[in-house]
Amino acid sequence: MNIGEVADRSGVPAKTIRYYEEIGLVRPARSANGYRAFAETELHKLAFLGRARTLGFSIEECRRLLALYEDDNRESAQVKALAEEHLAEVDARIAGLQAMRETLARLVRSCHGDDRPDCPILDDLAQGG
Amino acid sequence: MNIGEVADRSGVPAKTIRYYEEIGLVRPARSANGYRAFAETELHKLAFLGRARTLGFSIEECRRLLALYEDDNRESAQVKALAEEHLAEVDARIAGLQAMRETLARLVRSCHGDDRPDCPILDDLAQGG
DNA sequence: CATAAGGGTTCCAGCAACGGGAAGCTCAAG
DNA sequence: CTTGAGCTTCCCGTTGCTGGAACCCTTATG
Repeated sequence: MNIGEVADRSGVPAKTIRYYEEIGLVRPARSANGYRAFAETELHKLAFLGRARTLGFSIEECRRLLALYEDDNRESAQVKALAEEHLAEVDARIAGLQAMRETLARLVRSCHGDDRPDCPILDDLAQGG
Repeated sequence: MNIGEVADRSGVPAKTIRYYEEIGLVRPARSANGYRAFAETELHKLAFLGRARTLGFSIEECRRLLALYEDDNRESAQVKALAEEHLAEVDARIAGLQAMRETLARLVRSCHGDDRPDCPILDDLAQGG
């Protein structure tokens, strides 16, 4: 399989696949003409990576997930721990964004939004909340 | 005022202040010895920027906010529109993260987390949800 | 007076995770 | 034979800084 087909079937862009090879996430063989030659297992790994990325796992977390995926002697507890850790990070980011969101919403509500210059939003930014 | 004092009083790191000068957000004068010489107004602007950044406004949004802040003929509607736009972005990001969060939480719940290799999390990642 | 500490200055590199685009090779079709 | 699509490598740009090197300025101290 050439990179184009793998990109189509895995949903991971060719550019990204090359990048993943560069950082050692996948190691496709090479054909005589220099083209990358992907086996089915590489395709699966890329689909796996694509999915993990959409769930917000970092590249390094993906690397560990992939290692576990390929390790027949893994313990599911390891996978679960990794996922829980990531879940906690996501929760923290959501909490941070929601705090921002509340402040922003309050500011937006406080502003008339007319043709006059007076603006509680700017006042707040200048005052520091 | 030298950069260190401005950093302390505004809460914006000296490195960041230099960066903001580089991209044209602030334009401090220079003393004879080559040091940046900040006026009170620059200090206020930096505090303003720091606050806007903690609310998640991008640098370009901060630039526009600062321009409005300094424009006596502004209309508060312009500020409000900018803030509303940003609020919508934040909401979108929260929604995206929450979707991720739900999937992750479901996966974590589904995994025993014991010493055996069977793992619904890896299965899900491999299958594509 | 030499020097050491603690400012300040510039510039360069790097982070995450790719995407865009150039220059050039290969392959299949007409 | 030529055209066009697909592949290759390489390098730059993104966002918003942060760390570090190498060097200058100022002040206090032995």
